[in-house]
Amino acid sequence: MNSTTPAASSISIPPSSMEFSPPIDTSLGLSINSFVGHPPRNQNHPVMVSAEEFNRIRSENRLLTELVFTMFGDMRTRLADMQSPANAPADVRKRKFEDYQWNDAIRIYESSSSNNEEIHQTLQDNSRMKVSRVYIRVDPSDISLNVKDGYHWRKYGQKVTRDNPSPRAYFKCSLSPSCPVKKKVQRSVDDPSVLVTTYEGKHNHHSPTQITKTIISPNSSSQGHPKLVFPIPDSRTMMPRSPSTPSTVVQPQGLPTPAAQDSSQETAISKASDSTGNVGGLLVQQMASSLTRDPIFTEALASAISERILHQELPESWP
DNA sequence: CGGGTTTGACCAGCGC
DNA sequence: GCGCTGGTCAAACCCG
Repeated sequence: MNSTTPAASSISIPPSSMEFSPPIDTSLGLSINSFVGHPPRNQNHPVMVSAEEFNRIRSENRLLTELVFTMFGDMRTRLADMQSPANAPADVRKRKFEDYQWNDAIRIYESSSSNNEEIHQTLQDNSRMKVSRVYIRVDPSDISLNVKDGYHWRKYGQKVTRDNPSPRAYFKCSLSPSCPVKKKVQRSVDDPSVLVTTYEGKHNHHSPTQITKTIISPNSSSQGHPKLVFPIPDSRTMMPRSPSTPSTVVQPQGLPTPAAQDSSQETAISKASDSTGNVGGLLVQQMASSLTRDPIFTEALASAISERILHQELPESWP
């Protein structure tokens, strides 16, 4: 954001609106780091921005709003589950235990074919993890279950599962005969345009591409800001339903990232999900408390809501 | 011909 | 024990 750049057609917006103008690195993805870190700013003077910049900000606000709404809905659902586990069906209770072992972060990437490298790199960054999940938005007309992540896979099975009409494909890494890594690919039951890929195990060989590009790095974006890293117990329901949503959500497990290490909020919340697996309510409380204590976040949320109200696109889940 | 895919069969775990 | 489900195997098949 360059507020000093003269523009032929400029729009004057108050500083409060600028709260929701996080730096964007379109090559790397959506950034919401303005939630956790802001430079000092002048509260008393409006900032001049170009119409193009204003539209960009507004577009980003929509994305952020989708994310916030979806996160809120997910947290509320899970909180309700944890408060009344007896009401949950048996399969849900079983699944919840598995899900709450996900002590990790969510990363959101921009939609582009080039993000295959990002998926690959992120998986490499988190090579010590046992399981990671990757959500990839694909062309809905593409019926294949191929996920290009830099490795070579041999399909060894396909199964239709009970809770999803889409078949689940099973793959083994074929780059090395002894490589134990497997992956499962299945379309999301909520959004068939999203492929849910689950990786299990660790490659015992080098990757075929050896991509050196650092994706999750405080200095990796063009404007020197880290990517969003949000700790949540489970992101399966985190996919916003809007077509404008980012296409890929990588959900690695366990290993802290440089961006995460830079975030005091990330650290604080991560402590809520310790190795004992006592994640549930404490994590939700800490997340909610951490967010609501942050005036930047609340102001940004208010801005996003007002933006949404202006467009009368409140999601159904909004209370 | 070699490697990958398809698909029905088989197995193990789990709940009733 | 039985049925259901997810995961894996392996023979048949396909393709470059």
